[in-house]
Amino acid sequence: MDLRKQRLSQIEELREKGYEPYKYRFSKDYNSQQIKDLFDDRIKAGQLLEEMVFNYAGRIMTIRMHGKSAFVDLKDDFGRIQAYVRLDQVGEDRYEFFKKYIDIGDWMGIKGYPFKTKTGELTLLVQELELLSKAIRPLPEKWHGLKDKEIRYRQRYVDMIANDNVIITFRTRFLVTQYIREFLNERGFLEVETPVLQMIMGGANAKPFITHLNVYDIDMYLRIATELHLKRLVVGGMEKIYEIGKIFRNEGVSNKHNPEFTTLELYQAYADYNDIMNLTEELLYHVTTKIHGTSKIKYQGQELDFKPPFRKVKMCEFIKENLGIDILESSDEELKNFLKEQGQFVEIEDRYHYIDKIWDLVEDKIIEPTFVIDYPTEISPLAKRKRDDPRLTERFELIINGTELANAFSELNDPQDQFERFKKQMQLKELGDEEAQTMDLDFIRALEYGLPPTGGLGIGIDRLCMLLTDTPTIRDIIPFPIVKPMSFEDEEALLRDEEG
RNA sequence: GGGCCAUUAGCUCAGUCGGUAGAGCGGCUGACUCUUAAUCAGUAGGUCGUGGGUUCGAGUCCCGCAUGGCCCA
Repeated sequence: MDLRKQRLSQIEELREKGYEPYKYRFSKDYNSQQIKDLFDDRIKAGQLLEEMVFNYAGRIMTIRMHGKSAFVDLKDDFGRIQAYVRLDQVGEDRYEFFKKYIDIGDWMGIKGYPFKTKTGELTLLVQELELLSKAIRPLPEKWHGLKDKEIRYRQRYVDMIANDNVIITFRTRFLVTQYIREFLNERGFLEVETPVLQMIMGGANAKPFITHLNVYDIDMYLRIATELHLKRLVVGGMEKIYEIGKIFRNEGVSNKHNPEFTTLELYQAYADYNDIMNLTEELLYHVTTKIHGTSKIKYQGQELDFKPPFRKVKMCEFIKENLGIDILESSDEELKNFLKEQGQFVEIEDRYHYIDKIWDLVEDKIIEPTFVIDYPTEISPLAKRKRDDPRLTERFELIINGTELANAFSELNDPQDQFERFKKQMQLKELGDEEAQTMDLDFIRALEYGLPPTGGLGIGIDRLCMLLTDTPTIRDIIPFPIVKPMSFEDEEALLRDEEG
């Protein structure tokens, strides 16, 4: 790694001359987007705006040397701005300093006038320049960027530097949660936090991560959902609440799954699932139009429209139409035989898994945003029974592009019914279902104090962001996705590298 | 878990029939005051992922392992 040694000796030289290559601060006046917004329309090609001088800073992406002048592209989190460094503008000493000690990858701060080149590109004519931070590792190739997916995920910071779209995608991702908060706060919801470390895992059917609490010498779980604690807060009297946070499921890694991911869960007292459907439509419409300026988006070539109202289909009817089987009227035996005919098998022999598997066969037929409503009670252990049919629950999932984006129900607030549902889940656990829910007696006790009629909603934030940024894999929307650890030998090789 | 593919310079990639390694970018030296994949001249840079095997000889063929990707369950 020659380049690293060269840069290290540059740092040494600079310090000998009394110049600190890692600065403490810089007063940046505008970001690259603001500069474009301010001046793009005001300046003509070849024109200089002498009454304006201001500070800008960013990372040097390219340097085009022309002897006594140079063009430099400075990248910040909104884009790139070109700067023009000229000997006759910065003086001989500074120009020599620039040539000798400033390289691609470094952070540089400048003071300059906005102008437009002959070719019409908005540029800053540099008057003063400072090296803000020295980079001592080489950047990936400027034209092709960084393609190696292993490096892209393991060293995301390099990916972000090399591929301009990455930072844009992450900006959008974090804007999505900002707009969700904006929308909910405006409607009187309060953002709350519930424990990540839990004694009893609940609120979903999933395998947990287990950790250990030394002080009580007990195992604890990382939460697989925020549901049961949020409902306890509603029991306690908080009527409109939400939580945006990480949950953890010890399951596979795929294009749609990362072991830790982000969800929004919200609860609204006195609401039923119809109210929550309306809220969901409005929320998604709000976020989509905020991000894209329109409710219509394109995802992997597929046109999707988030304009309410979304299509509604009844879960059992949809299955009947597509597969010809009435899951409500079929016995366990008939469901099992049907799956067998389809070439499908389930590990756990139970109605819950039969229905779950049958639903899997048709889920990907739904493309445009669609509320699938009224799920069977067996597969909805936390949802309230439908008011005119106890075999069903008042539950919906929002399916988009064949994938579950949201899950919601009129919350089950009858403690006796909830107790029976938990008992059924415990039976599944005894059959070997590791993902079955656990009896949570404290939650039952909470319900016995009275949960008001309540509507609840959960949204997978990562999947929503995938849709809104046209990203095909979840790893590209999570800044630091799970990767396998490096081998001891590889780590060692890297360490030797550091010493060189 | 199964199948297929990939791993060569810091990065993006070539490498023919098995005969001791190539380009572009980046780096370094030099020229150049409106370029934008700047241009021009020169130059340095490699344990070919890893461990075995076949062979007189392996980046290339065979087997194992690691990591990644794609598809399937």
